[in-house]
Amino acid sequence: MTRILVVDDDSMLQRTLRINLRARGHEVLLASSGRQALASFVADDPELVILDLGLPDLDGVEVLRRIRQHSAVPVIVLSARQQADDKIEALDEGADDYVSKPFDVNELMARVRAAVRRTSVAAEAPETFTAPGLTLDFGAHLATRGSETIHLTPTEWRLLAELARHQGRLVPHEDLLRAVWGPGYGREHHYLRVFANQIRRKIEPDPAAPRHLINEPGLGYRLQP
Amino acid sequence: MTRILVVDDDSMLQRTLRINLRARGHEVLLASSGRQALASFVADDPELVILDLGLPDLDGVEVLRRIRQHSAVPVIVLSARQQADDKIEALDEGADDYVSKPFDVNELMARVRAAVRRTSVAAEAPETFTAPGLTLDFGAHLATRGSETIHLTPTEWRLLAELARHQGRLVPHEDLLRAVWGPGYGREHHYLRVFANQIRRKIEPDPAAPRHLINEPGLGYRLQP
DNA sequence: TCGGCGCATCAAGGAACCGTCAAGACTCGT
DNA sequence: ACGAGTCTTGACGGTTCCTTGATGCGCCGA
Repeated sequence: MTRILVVDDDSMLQRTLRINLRARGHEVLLASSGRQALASFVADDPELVILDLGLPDLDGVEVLRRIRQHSAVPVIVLSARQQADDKIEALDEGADDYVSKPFDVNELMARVRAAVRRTSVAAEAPETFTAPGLTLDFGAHLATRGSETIHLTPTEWRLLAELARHQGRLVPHEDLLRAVWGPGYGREHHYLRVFANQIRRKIEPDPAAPRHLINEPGLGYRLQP
Repeated sequence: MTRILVVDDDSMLQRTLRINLRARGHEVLLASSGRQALASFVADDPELVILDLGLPDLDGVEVLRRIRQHSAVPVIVLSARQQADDKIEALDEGADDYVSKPFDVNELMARVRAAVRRTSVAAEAPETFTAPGLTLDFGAHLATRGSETIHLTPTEWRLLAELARHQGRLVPHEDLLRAVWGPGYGREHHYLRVFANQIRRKIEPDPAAPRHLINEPGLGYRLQP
């Protein structure tokens, strides 16, 4: 179902994960060191990476950083260390999820499932978004408000595309940031405020009382048809 | 609180575990053999299994394997045997935790608590909750009462999600507080009253006579479909 | 009947979050 | 090298949300 690279120097854990992942229909690649991990990453092009931060050679965060230089593949980080610093650092470097050791195997499987689902959803994007008095054609990069055509910048297009993919559903801050600015921007909510403001001034009849680009405080934004 | 199946052929131990688990508010099912265990598992749908590997009929690992064919329920394995092989084999077959006999009862209780907590976190919440005149879509964060869409805050969503996970069953104060505000808020019942009130004003046709968000004095709340 | 307990309700203060403006920094084409 | 367009970053004020205290009601046992 999915090609998953497991990076861990604990052979017991490797075995447990391999069995559990295989049982769920995934193809499993194993690496016991940072170098092996990067080699396998280049050679085998996995669709998901499970990465232990405690590795014999390279630091796990360094491995993550190098992966992120080339790819937006989902990465789930494992760590025995208890410090919250690790978690923050890993997520800032673009980890998609974080699990502390010892962990429940089923919980990890649930997180794998969630990560796979997120990326498979990301594949399909609608070509257009329409609402009374507003159309967005993502294929042609054409936007119209009423009879006027309006100009949107590349970042504005990406943000609107991510919102339009979910058609009126709420999209969390983190998802928007990752989709538009890439992994590693999980906490820069400020970007969203600035661009939401710009977009509203372009697409909303009354930017002060938005009808399409709606914010839910503490959660995210939605694009209302 | 949790429906727990205890599988052991030692009646003394059965008794000890039953008393201790009941004292912590759990519902206890007992089985003395592998066949009984599988029968009870199918019939009673326990939320946690404590499984002794030394059983008169089937091998404990075989019981675990059959359970795992149908369910991801957390299983804590007990064993008198000292070999590490047992442990490896059991964990490979999907056991969540392993305790060697003889064991300290309080330690086992701690592991039960940990297993319950993990799965309550890991369990995937249902995507929607529906009742006549009320729908909650947790994925999209969309709520409607009649034909109106209503706005819920992040904390209100979290509280409703935790209640919806249990579909009409009573959820104790402590569980709600822990799920929404995190561990360490076990006794701040005041939060629940304030937010229950706010939620009722939004989702109930007549907040003074709630039909969905029901309180059970001294116990907790339930969300009625 | 009274007091204690748990719950519902209201209100105020402060914290967290958002919208807005504007000044640099950067990219790209000319 | 210059300028237009775009993105990043900082600052500030307004809004929403959470927390916390105060008060009233109903139930139950003393």
